[in-house]
Amino acid sequence: MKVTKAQAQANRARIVEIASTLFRERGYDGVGVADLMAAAGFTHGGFYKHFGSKADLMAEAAAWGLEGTAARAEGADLAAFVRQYVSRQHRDSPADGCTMAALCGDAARQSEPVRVAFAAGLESLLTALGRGDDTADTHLRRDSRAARIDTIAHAIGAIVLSRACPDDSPLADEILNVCRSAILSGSGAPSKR
Amino acid sequence: MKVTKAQAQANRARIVEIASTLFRERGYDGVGVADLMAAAGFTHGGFYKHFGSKADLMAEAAAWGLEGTAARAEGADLAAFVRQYVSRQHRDSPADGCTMAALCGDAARQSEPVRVAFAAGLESLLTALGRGDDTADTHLRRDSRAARIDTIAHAIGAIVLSRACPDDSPLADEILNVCRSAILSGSGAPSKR
DNA sequence: TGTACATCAGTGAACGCGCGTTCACTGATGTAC
DNA sequence: TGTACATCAGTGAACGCGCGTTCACTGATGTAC
Repeated sequence: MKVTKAQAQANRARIVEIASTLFRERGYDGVGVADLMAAAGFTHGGFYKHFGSKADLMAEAAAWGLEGTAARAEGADLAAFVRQYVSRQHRDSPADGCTMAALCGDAARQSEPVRVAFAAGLESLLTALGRGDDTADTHLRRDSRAARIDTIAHAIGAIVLSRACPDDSPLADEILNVCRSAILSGSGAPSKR
Repeated sequence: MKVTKAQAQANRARIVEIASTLFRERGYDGVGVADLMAAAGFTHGGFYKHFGSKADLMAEAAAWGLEGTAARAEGADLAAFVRQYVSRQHRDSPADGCTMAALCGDAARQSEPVRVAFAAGLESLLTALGRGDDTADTHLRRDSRAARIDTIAHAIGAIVLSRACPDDSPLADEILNVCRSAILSGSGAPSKR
């Protein structure tokens, strides 16, 4: 039928956004091109007018999702970030949660562009979380970057491990509680601000 | 052709072992029944003489792999465990590494039996690592369990996040180094022994 | 111990199905005059 | 501003392919006599 240039651009953005959500929920292999396009309200054939391949979209959707996490963390307090990240709510709704937590494991087996997007996304998150850190002391700042990396990895480990347990498993909640306490009382938070 | 009962049993065990390795390397969706059987030296048809479905094998292979990790950690010092776990060597060879680190993300989207196997495997690992803890004080022991859970989640987070980065990315190594130091100097290790 | 028969691990062709991708087509949009 | 034509986002049938699973078959093993 064709459609306004602006409409086509909006449709493309919509596909990336929905892909990002569905991938987080079901994994890269759990979402087909046809599924995806249907969820966006289109038929599958038009997909290749926007993207070269499913793999291309995967990289783009990862970048988009990770930017979102970084944007939401912009200038946030590291402790506040951890409290909402290492929570039952986040664990139980991967579809609107962190792309890293949901797709790290999948990403490890994907093509270079996807992994590049993950590394870039992590850097963005580190920068966003560091924006609250206004000390001018270079040495302290470098320590702070390490603390942020450590905290993010720790928080991701908690979510990923908790999600691997059966639904309503006491162990799943125990992991979350133990890790949240440990991160908040540990070396990660105090070294900031 | 038929084969000795003992031989059939050995063949079955071989399939589980190879499945565990291949799944860790390529993920559950990355390994087909035919791939698997060929790697074990059989044709695909015989698969269903041993297992009800691919999903059944997935659960069994997960249990087998996780038992292996627990067995290797039996009575080990938590710090020693962390040093070999949060290493480039472990990160770069998922096929013979920890099943949890390799398949946590996949497990979250699999059937209940797989997730039950993961939870049971984590409990085994906690017990195995706790065997070195010979204090009789219940309160300290409970803290110790929490410390072990926290350390495992932290270590898994480090590996999983590092694996999501491009090969030879400085960030991938930075994650490993930062997390290893943090875990070894943090609250996890000292609270033990 | 020797013979006859049932068992069943392993074979390989075949199944239905869903996947990613291609393609001829449609028709509103955008452009040239 | 109005007309003629090119463009191209979106459609839906079709493609080859690999997947998990089934099935009739084979023949050595295990068992009953």
